[in-house]
Amino acid sequence: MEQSTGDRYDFKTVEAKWQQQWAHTKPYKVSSEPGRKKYYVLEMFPYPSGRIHMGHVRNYSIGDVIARYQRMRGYNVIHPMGWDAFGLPAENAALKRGIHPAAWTYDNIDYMRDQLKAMGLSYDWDRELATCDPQYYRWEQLIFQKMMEKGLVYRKKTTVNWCDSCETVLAREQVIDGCCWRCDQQVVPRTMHGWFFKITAYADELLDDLDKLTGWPEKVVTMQRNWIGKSEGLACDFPVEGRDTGITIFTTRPDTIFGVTFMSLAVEHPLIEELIAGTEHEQPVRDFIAAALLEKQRKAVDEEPEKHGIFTGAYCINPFNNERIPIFAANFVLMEYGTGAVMAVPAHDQRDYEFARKYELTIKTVIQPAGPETVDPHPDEAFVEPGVLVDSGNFTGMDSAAAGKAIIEHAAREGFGRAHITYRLRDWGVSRQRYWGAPIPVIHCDRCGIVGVPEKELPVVLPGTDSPDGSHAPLHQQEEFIRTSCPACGGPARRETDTMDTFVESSWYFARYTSPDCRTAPIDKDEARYWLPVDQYIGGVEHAILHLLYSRFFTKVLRDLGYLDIDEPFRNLLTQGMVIKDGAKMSKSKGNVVDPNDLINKYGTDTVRLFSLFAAPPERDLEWNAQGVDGASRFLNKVHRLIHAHKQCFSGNGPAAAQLDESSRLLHRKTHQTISKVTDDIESSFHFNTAISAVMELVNLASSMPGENRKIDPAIMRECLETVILLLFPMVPHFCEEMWQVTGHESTLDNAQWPVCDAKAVAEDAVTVIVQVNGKVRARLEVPAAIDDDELRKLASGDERVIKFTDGKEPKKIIVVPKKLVNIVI
RNA sequence: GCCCGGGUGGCGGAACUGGUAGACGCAAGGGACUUAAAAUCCCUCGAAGUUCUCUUCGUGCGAGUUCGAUUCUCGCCCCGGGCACCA
Repeated sequence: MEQSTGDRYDFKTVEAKWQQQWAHTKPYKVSSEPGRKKYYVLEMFPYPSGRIHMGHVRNYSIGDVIARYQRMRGYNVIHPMGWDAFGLPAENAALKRGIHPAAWTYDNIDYMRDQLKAMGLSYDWDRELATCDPQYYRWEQLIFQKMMEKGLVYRKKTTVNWCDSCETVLAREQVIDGCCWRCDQQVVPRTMHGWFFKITAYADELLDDLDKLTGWPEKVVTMQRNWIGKSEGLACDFPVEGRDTGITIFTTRPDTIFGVTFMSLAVEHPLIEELIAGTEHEQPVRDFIAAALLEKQRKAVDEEPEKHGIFTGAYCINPFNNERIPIFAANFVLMEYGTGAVMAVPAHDQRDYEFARKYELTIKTVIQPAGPETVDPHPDEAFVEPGVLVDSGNFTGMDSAAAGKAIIEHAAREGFGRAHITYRLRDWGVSRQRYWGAPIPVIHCDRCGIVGVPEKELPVVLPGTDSPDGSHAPLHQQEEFIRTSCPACGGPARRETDTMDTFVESSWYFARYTSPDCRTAPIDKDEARYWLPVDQYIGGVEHAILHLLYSRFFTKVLRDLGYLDIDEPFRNLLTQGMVIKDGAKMSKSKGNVVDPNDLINKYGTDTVRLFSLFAAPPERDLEWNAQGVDGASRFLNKVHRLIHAHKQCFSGNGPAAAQLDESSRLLHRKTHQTISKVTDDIESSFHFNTAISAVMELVNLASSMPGENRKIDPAIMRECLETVILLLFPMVPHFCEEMWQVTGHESTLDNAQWPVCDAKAVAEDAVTVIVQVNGKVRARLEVPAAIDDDELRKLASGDERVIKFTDGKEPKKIIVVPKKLVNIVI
């Protein structure tokens, strides 16, 4: 029979015990309390793929520390969790295993919810939501309607990025290196109708408000700025010779407009067909376009195709100097950016330069570097810097900046051009041809056109979800669903069959968490006003553009629709690094996956949480190390032993002796230094790794303190151990609750206050001063902390180890850093 | 190519605004306890030299600024991430 000595911490019993208690007493359930300061902690909600992985463990451990810490700081903390539940894997699973996507999803949610509960995360589970719940997406459908009324939604026929394997359209952001972000299949262009959100209407605000995001990593802000890609310049019309039409171009370099020697059109440019029809160029140009389109489609991931072009036979006129400009079709001009037409200035643009060289076109210099005149008759690259204009009519002699302005003004006055702003950002295509998504709440009527489903008829429920064998075919194959009557005229009509991009759901879930059961509106305004914005958002950097940009957009839209009062959803953003093993991201294909379940069963969740926090600062990648987990486990056991060894000091609660012995003073000081260090590490940078190190140091000191016969003052030991428990509580909550109880405390730590550092206790009475000779460390002096510089200087130069190196020479200079260092220069 | 990160012991990582490089942990080696193992405790642990106490070198490489540089400046090398014909 095993003889329990009580020195081994029984995590299984303890963790189960506290999780049960939390399920009962719901200490993390919160409600708004106007007048009380709030704190909103949010981790990016998971897709219910089946089971949690190490990335989740890390993400939620970080979030839980912050939530528990802020509670101890007195904040009313909201910390919700839910499920990003629509999406393709559910449909794939349905195909593969014959389970309905809804059943698959809800089963996964049940399983993963248990896993999260087994981690002891302090969520307010009463706020849990799943985006595939009609009670969630009905409000999304309402928002869609309201956006439609505001003109922020439209339908258009465009060339879209199509993924054959997912059988759906992808947004531009979802195409990575020409492949689908989800399945890595090559995407292909396809022309179809689709619904779009006018995110470009908010381009300027999305850009300008980036400056407000001072709590975001600079990297993410930069990525968003580049994504929006605002450029200012001139839009200018070049009339086509002998025709009634013109070509509009956009340029950021109006100062080079006198250097235009040809025009390049995107191969998709609609004007080309008109220009070549019936001419000798018709066939060759058509062939060229066909080849270019094919090449574009096949384009390998990072190869930059060679620049080709072909003359269309047509000319246009530069309105500034009436020069005749040949028009080319070129494979490097993007139809999707600007106007699909580029004025080519080979002297001052590298691409145009290469093109001109290849086809032996004129290169006309119109910008010279400022300063002493330089002549470069045959440059081998374009001069792309700003400079001084030459050979540019009335604008000759002006500098680039001034000339740019003057040229735009001139064009505007003459009526053939205007100042213009172009964005790289494009509208957000939200149509998906998939089953498992929120239906777009629209009806097509032959007589009335497109009609929104009336508010009282929402939600448009996804058909087939009421029974396990309901059809989960894409909606365009579900005739029963499609057939309906027009809400306007009552005549026969057809429902829209596209569902929404799942990024729509995740663009506003953080707001719904503030009032997840609201039956009258997407968001209860009072609740939102109290809780929003999110104070700390935590997730992977892979969402730096997609999810975070869409959420910012939605926040502004919801504000303009009157649902929210905020401009930005996330005040502070922490992007955590990946969990890697053997130098590579954990993935099934690499076979280096560590299953959190196994670890939690073996070590307990507190140990796993502790290690994931200790092994690296959150923003960095975390290298998983099984032996490191042993270390974390060992540490908790050490604390457990230490507390049991000193249990008697909790029996009284008398004050410390007025005159403390040396060891007690040392421990008291270290205790308060640790409070200060841990608080600072969490507050300033979430560097839990160094916070944990600091607590380890304190524990090491306490364990090494003299035993039975020469006891530490019990009040001081009690203070130390209570501090250890309090400081560790946000990271290892089950363990700490148990220790708190074992040491005789009646209340739980959920109501505990974060310890406060006593500045008086922290002050050292002796300091170590470094003595250097010529910058090299030669001695260390233990001196009273109150020592002044003169005395220090004297002490240092008199030290025998120093004299050995000064060699009797007179010092040139003595540098004294008070209470820290003396450097004697000879 | 451009824009961000990052290169520190065998490993993960510390080092506040320039001031003891390597905290804390892991691994390794030695020892104690034990019939034995586990657990625990103690010692060593950047390199070389060494009179065992020190000395020299050492934070990707090369310069520079400084009394003093992991930290600041310039130039390069390597690794990771993002963007990439944006007119």
